[in-house]
Amino acid sequence: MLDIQFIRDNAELVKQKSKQKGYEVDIDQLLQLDIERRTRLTQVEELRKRRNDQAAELKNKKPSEEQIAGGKQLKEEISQRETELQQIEAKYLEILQSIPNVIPDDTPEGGEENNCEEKKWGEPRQDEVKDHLTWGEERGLIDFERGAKVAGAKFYYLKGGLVPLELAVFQFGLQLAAKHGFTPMTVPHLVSSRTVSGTGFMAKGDEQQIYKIEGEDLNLIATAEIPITGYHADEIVKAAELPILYAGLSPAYRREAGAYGKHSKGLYRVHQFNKLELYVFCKPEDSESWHQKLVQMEEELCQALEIPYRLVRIAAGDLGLSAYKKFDVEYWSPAEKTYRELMSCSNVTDYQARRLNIRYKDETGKTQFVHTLNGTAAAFSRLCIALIENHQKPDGKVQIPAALHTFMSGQTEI
RNA sequence: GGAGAGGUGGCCGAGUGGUUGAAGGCGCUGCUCUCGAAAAGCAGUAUGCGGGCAACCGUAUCGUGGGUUCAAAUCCCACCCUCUCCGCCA
Repeated sequence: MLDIQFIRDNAELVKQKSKQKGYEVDIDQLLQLDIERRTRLTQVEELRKRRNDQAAELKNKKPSEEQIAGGKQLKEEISQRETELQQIEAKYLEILQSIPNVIPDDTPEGGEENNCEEKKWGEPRQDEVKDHLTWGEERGLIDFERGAKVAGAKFYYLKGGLVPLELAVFQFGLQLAAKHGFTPMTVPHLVSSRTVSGTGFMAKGDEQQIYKIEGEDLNLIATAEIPITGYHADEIVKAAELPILYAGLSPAYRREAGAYGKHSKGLYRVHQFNKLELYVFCKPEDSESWHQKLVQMEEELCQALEIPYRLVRIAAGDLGLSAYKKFDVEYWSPAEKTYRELMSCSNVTDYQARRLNIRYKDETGKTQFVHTLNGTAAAFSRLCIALIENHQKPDGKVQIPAALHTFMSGQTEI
C-alpha cells in the first residue's frame, strides 16, 4: 500500500508507474474519494462533538424530554453519516490497496520478455542429459502418478536419495544463512486472511494462488514470506534492533490455477514444495544495500551447489504489485538448453510494512515504516531439477555437490 | 471438544453508566538538591486520523465486531485470544 499523501503529491508519477507495471488504476477516482472521505469525516466528528458536549453537560443531571429527543436525533444523524463514511472509506481503501508499489526510473520497461540479464556464472553444459522427470521416474525417485491418485495433478512423491538430498540442501542453506546473521525460523503454515492480504498476495492474479480452508479464516501459505512479514505486524521495533534477519523454512502451497501447460512438466510448477526463504526488515536507507546482499547470498548458494545460472533484472510489467525492484536467479537447464527461474529476490520498500503496520522509532524518536525484502534461498522442487540435470554423469547417476557431502553422511551420488 | 477465570496505557494494576484518555505504582525524560552519584521532591511521559505554518484544536481507541442508552472501559450479544481443570493426542 502506498502513502495517500505521496499519491496526492505525485498523482501523475503514480499513474505512470502503475501503467508501466501493467496495472489499471483510477487515481483520479481515488483522490476524489479521498476528498469526500475527509469532508465526511469532518462532518461526523462535528456531530460527535455535539454529542459529547451534551453528554458532558448532562452528567449526573436528569435530562429533559427535549434533550433526550435532541440526543436521539443526533444519534440517528451520526449513525447515518457514519454509514456513508464507511462506504466511502471501503471503496477508497479498495482502490488504494490495488495501487502497485512505485518503481525506480532505471527499471526495464515492458514485460517478462524485457527482463534484463545482469550477469552469468558457470559453464552451461551443452551435452545431452535426461530431463529430471524421466531420470527420476526411471529410478523410482519421483512419482507424479501416485501423487495424482492421492491428491490430484501436480502433486508428487519424492523417494530414496532425493529425500536426504532435500534435507541436505536445507541444512546447507540454513548454515549459509546463519553465517550471514540470519535467524532460522519455522512458521505457521496456515495464516489469517489479513496476513495474506497484508503481504499483497490477495491482489488480483494472486488470489487464485492461495488455498483457503473452508469454513475458517485460514489460508495455506504460498511462501514463508507471508507468516514472516506478519510476525512483526502492528509492532514498533527499536532502531537498534534493525536489521532483523530471518531464514524461514516452510512448505509453499500454490494453486497455480490457470498455469497448466506453461512449463508444466515435472517439478517445475507444482502445488506444494519446501522452501527456505530469506527475509529482511531494515531501515529505509539500508534496503538497497540489503537487496544487493540477498542477491549475493543467492549467488553464493548456486555457486556452492555448482549450478550455472544467470542473474536477471525484472522488467516493470513482471514485477507484481508489491515489488519496487526485483532480481531473479535463473538456473541453466541442460535438458531444455535455456535458463529458467530458480530464485527471486525483491525489495518491496515500505509497501508491506505500511499495510501490516510494521514501524520503527528512528534516532529522532519519529516512528516510520520499515522496509522489507525477501529472497529465495532454496525452493527444493526447482533446485532438485537443477541438481539432477546439471550434475548427471555419463553413467546416469547424479553427482552430489561437495558442499552437501557433510550433510549426506558422505554420500556423493544418487 | 467440555467447565471455569480473565483480556484496561511501555509494564503492573484500580475502575460496574455521566468532567475517565482513564486513579495508584513501576519504568522512562527533564528540573531541584549534590563536587558527582544515590535517595528525595517537583514536572512531564500512548497511538491513529482530520484540520492548522505553528502553538494547538477536534475525533477515535480500555481484545475485536455489533447492540442498548441522551451518555458505555462500565450493561447485552457474537467472535478472538490467554490462563486453570477435564477429555483427546504427535
